[in-house]
Amino acid sequence: MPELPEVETIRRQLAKKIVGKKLKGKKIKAVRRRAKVLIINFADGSSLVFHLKLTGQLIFNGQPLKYTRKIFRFDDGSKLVFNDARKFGWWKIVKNTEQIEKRFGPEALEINLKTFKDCLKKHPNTKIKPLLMDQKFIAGIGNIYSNEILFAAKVLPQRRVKTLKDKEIQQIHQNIKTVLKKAIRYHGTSAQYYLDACGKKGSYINYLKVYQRDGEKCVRCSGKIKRVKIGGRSAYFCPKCQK
DNA sequence: ACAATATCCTGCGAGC
DNA sequence: TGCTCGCAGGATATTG
Repeated sequence: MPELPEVETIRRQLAKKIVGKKLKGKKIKAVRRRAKVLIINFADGSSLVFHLKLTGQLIFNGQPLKYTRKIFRFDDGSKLVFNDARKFGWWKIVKNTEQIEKRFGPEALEINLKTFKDCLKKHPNTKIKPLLMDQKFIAGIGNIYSNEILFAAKVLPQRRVKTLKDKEIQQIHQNIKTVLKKAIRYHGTSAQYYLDACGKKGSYINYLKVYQRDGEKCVRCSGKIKRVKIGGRSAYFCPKCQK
């Protein structure tokens, strides 16, 4: 599922390819990202906005396929193909992105430790994993990376915020950045459907430590990776070395 | 304030 | 082989 690293990968690739081109007569000024939302900015201030949800793909000059929902054509004949097998994704044109952007909390890659701690204080009884996935709390993290971040921080996903020690909060904060940045370097995780804007798979799947690895041996301590439901979502963790 | 559940949709794997 | 069934999941709404 496209999370911050996947959408950021698409954003960077797309920016190189389409900035300066025209779409329906409107010149493209920038390609931006907020949380998991991709924003194509036009010179007149309006924007074309996408959310890929679970199975969305945005492929520059891609071949139209069975699940192609929309093709955007640029003035030079190139095109942007929007595929989405499960139809959860959406796109729309907005006059400005204010309404969309204000729904989200601080960007995961930008939040500083103090702000992170302040945000945590507001949710003392919430379990840490669902909170990391809450876009109003912090923007960009989904199921794959919440699991990977908590593994890296050695914190169990079902821990309640008020039980976290200062050191653990620091570890979570730091690993939000290191995990997401590494995932961007490898163009994200192609677990099922995700493809980048060039139609290629991301290779971070090779670096996943816990996600979809239940039953396997922990790479850190040789414990056995477990999977449980937390907040209706699959949580993967090592019960031995995550505390 | 937080949790649990339903909703949208369809590919996929399991079971028969 | 081919059917049915249940599950997965981001975000949101609703109910507890």
